[in-house]
Amino acid sequence: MIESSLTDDSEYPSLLIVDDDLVFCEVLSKALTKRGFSISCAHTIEDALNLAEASTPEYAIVDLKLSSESGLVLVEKLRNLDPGTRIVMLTGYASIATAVEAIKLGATHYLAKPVDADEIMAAFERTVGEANIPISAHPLSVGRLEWEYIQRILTENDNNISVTARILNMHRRTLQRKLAKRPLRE
Amino acid sequence: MIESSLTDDSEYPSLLIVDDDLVFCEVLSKALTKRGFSISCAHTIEDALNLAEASTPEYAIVDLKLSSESGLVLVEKLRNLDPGTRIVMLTGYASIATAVEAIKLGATHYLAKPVDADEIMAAFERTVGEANIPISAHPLSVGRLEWEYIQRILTENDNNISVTARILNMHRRTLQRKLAKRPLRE
DNA sequence: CTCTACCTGAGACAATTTGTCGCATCGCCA
DNA sequence: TGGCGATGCGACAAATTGTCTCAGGTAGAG
Repeated sequence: MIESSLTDDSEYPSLLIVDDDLVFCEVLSKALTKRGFSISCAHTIEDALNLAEASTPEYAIVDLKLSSESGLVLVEKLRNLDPGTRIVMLTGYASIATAVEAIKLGATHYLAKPVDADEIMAAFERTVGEANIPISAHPLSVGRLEWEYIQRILTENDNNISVTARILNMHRRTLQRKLAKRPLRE
Repeated sequence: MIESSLTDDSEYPSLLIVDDDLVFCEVLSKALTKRGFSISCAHTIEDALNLAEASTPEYAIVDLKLSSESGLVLVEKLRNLDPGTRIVMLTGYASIATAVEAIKLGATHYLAKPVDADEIMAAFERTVGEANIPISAHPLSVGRLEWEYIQRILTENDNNISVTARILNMHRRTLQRKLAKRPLRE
């Protein structure tokens, strides 16, 4: 689908990333550019809407938690602009309730961070029912996923091990031990 | 086929409960009868379909885990019989991945057991948009994150446990055991 | 029909990893 | 200086995994 067709203005499918985490946008942007998308980024709902109104993107990646407002309203608006837009909702604070809402509002899929670009790709392809294209890549191993997640919560909490352990509902001693090990590669 | 129960002697809205837990069916049945529904129960997908084909219910409560098959296929079929049916999916093994799938297949809502009759009622009424969903304050626990991740990979792979275990680089036996446990609450 | 190749649920037992406690240090701060 | 919370680490029991092994079940090939 990389070169699905000779579309109107661009040879690459347009993809809008909306997330208030600048670093995350940056990284994702690079990874997806490499995969053949024409990327644009926005960090607020307003910016996102302006961009979308100027030219509606074919794909969109929206973070659930955008400053004050919820990314859910953006999903709805993008959908109204163009029902054909494929939207993946992304969030670091996943919950079933918001997932249900997101899908009802028209999101194509809903993923919890951390995710990698391949998983997002897979989410776009995904259709209801079954039959997915060969899920090519190697998703992160559970160990790796855990590591990344812990690191995120840890930095969000000023590297306070005790607090992080409480939030993650795990014992401080255990967290210590996990941190002592090096991040498994793969 | 849009409407039913024209000549049916029942003046109450019909509601089909599908769950392989007999006790659960019994309890729920009583509670909902008291609330003014005309209840029928099924414990397998086949029974459920037979009942639904005989007279399509206006409401349905479907358990995700029905013996071997997934309740998801039933949701789809009920939907095909009558797109107006309001379906609530219920499960003791809730995950974002299955919630997403259920909603895409046309479920009205998705709830995690344990639930009480009032919650189910509310779920039937519910429409998109208005819900005041608190964007969860706290991140998932590592255990929960792992559960969600496993569920996701699992549904992406057609619920094939062996394949999922290989992809996740974990032993099949271990995956079996993890799946046997309920997702941790919180 | 039989054989093959997988997938699945489960029991058993050892190898590891966690859960818990306890204790000694430190940095902060009133 | 005492109270409070964070941190590193030893030790031992409790719980979880890694492995192996069986015994079905199913779908396709020959």
